[in-house]
Amino acid sequence: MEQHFQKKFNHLKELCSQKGLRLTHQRTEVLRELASAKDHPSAETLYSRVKGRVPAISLDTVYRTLGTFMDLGLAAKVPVDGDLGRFDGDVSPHHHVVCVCCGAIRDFIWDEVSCGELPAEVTDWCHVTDTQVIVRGICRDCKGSDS
Amino acid sequence: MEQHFQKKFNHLKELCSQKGLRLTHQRTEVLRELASAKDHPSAETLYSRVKGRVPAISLDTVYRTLGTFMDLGLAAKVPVDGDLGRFDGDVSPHHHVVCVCCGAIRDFIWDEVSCGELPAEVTDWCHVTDTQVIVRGICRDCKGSDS
DNA sequence: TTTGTATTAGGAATAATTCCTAACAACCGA
DNA sequence: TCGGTTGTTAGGAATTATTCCTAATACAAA
Repeated sequence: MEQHFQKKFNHLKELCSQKGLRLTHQRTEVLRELASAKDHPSAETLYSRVKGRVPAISLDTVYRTLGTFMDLGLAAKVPVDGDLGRFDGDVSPHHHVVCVCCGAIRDFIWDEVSCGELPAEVTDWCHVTDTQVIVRGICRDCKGSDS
Repeated sequence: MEQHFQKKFNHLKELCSQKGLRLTHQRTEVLRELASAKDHPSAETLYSRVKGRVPAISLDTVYRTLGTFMDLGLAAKVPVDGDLGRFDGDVSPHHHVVCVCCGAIRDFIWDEVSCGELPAEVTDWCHVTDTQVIVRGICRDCKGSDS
């Protein structure tokens, strides 16, 4: 996963020089945390993690950086509702399952969907940029400890 | 669509008496507006529409009522991000396309997905309650008037 | 280095949603 | 029909995720 970061870092470096953006310490460290995270962290969660490496970083910077990454195509927001937005450093096509009880999010692949063709009524109406399945349910951990 | 409301109204009536909830004017009118809406309105939008019939209704009541409807299975929140939550009075299985530019949302059916089986890694991890596809893109109207 | 300018920290501002409480109105039974 | 009980509402205050503002900072090109 370190090499995973390296790849993303090189991508960020390239995009920054292309777009006249600066490769700051904050951007690098937010990218590092996001690339190694497997739990689709919120901005707040990412903030507390990055603080370990960049103690003076502000929450606003984390939000701003995530926004920049989304513009650059390096990150995505997971379309689940909840108080906090959840972010994903993996922008390759995949789907999400979310536990409506604890908020845990897991990735999954579903080839039949990914490779299937959208109905014409969709592609007629708009130029599609992203297609994903959202599954909601109650995970095993929450199922056991029902309140 | 009036008969559509009638069906939902009867359902609401039944659920209310089952759960000891009261069939208030506000609940009835919010349901009527939601049942006839085809644009997946926000709470704010619904509020201004219902005001035509119930001038004194408060925004809080609309939010509270939508929450109640979701608990009762009469409404659902569309999992798209944006400043305002978007609500759907149609709880039958279907998918959504959203224009990331203007926020328009359209329903669609995709039988291959609806009838397909989720990968085991998903059903092993949680008890699934809802599966839907979210398509994001730019609609024709926005494509034309690009800024 | 030096300099120009994008970026940041930190706190203030914004805004969607929820909370609080007194007044209200369904619904039950008489 | 008429009260009484109690769930519900209106309205404004409170909460909180996210964004805005501005002086200070630090990339990166020369």
